[in-house]
Amino acid sequence: MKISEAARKSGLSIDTIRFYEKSGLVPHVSRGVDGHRRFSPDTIDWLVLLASLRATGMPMRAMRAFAELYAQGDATIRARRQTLLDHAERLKTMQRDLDHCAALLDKKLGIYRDMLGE
Amino acid sequence: MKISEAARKSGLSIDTIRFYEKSGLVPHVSRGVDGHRRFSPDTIDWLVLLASLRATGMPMRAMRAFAELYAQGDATIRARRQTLLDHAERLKTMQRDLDHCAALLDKKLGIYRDMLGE
DNA sequence: ACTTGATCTGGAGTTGCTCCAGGACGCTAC
DNA sequence: GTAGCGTCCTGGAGCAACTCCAGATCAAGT
Repeated sequence: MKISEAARKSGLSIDTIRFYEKSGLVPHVSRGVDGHRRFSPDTIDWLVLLASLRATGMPMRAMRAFAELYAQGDATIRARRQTLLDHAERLKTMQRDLDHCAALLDKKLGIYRDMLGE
Repeated sequence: MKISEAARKSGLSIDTIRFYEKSGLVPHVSRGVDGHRRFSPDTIDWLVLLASLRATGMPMRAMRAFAELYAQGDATIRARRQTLLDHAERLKTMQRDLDHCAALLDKKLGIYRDMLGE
């Protein structure tokens, strides 16, 4: 399928997909006779995963390292698993940041409520 | 107190504090006779709030708007409350993103476990 | 007097996009 | 058959939010 559909299905923008490919985050993107990119279902899955990793703050360096492992095939599965485990740890930290911020907002909102006498 | 202590207490870096001040996010920073910045306890509180907002992805534009309201005093409390309520909504969205990513990671990790036969 | 440590300023560099100009196809419609 | 769409391409500029650095100042300790 073409890039617009890949963007729709992955939630990444067309520009971001091209940028990621250029940056080595998306291996094995072939071209049609028209010179346009063609995305396989596996590559779409990969883009979906990248979108999720990016939305949760994985740096591009780490995504590139992960992509290089992915491109090398099954021998790298342990390393890839470790990457995902590490990211899962980061998610927990972000979780705590969100909770902490939510608590602070509640506190501030309470102060505003008092000041407004409501 | 001075900038290094402000950095320690707020969790922002010294560079970020200077950058935020230059960008209009930190009103009313006075200077000592030595020309160095002096931070009041209120300003520290403000930096702590900024740090939390930034850690949870509030754009600088929004932080600047919020800072301008803050600088204008109590008449803007309703508007400021609205800003915080809006951000609390964003936190919920980020929460969902995190949960979604965690679920996806679990799924991928399950696949890896199967491939490794463990 | 001299080194150390903290601060200052202005500006360059980095990351991760995002947008745009200019150009090439292919399709429908006149 | 050519005019106008829509989608794609490339290379490069622009932007947000830092981050780092060079070069200068100045107070305090030895």
